[in-house]
Amino acid sequence: MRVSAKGENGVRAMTILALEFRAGPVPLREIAAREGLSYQFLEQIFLLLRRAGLITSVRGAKGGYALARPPEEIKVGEVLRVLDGPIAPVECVGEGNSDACGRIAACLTRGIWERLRDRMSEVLDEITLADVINTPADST
Amino acid sequence: MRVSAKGENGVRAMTILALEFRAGPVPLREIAAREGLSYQFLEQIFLLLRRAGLITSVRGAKGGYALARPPEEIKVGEVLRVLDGPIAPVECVGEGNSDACGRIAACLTRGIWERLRDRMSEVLDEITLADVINTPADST
DNA sequence: AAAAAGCCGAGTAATTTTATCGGGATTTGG
DNA sequence: CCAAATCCCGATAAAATTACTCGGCTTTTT
Repeated sequence: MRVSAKGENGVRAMTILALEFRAGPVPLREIAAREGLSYQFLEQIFLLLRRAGLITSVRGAKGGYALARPPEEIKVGEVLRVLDGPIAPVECVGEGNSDACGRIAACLTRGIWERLRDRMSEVLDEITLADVINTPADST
Repeated sequence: MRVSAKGENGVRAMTILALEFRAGPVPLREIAAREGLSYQFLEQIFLLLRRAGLITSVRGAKGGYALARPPEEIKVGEVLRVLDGPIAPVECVGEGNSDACGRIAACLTRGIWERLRDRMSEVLDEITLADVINTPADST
């Protein structure tokens, strides 16, 4: 029941872009160095994020990536959906998908996964990147 | 962000044991046939569930498996923890584990995963097998 | 004794995820 | 105009995980 490394690192990278939001585009190499991640792996992640419209890119020297919207307007859930696909504990309860398996009535367990999915989306969609950078580390 | 096939099928199988709770031990072959699953794969699942004390087994002819406790007293979360390990969206926030990565302060994203983990556990631990077999399919 | 079950370690296959490669395309600064 | 910095991107290799199988053993009932 894990988020993928793509998802985890994507959220971290987005957090950095949120921190640097006012400073203009940040080059990938910097992020990679800062988080100790493979440049090329991050590249893949950013490709997806850009295509999904969550970040913008500037090519060439002095280029880099920046959030497409302010940190307050980007939810963690959005990032995760782009990188890991729909938030769904089992295939047959993909978001917006209420009957993929064709044996709804027979499937007593379905309700579990729907409830789980809904609560997962709920948490992830109520946290924005602004929350992430403003929350003190030990607010548990 | 998926539960494994082991987890999904394990919950299904446990649901059947819940339905048959008053009828005595159910043989694996029956469950496998009923759910269209591989007998041998189910065997592995049941081995884990039994070792974890969630089910009991009776060997020999007329044998089979049964819930170790009544359906009201077995939470879906317990089943899932046995089969899929601790409920934790990323490794560093394993349940009961508050500092594995050693860079807590630096890790702004950690709070996300903790909140997610807590809500996931919450849902899964508030649903018992009795709920699963008593909830009408379309209570959405 | 034979059939019906569960027990179990070890091993293979399939799938998914992670990561790398190699070469392009743009932009800036000298 | 050239060189360096940077993003673009399809393809593919490597690694990890997960799913599943095998084979043989033990226990209980009839």
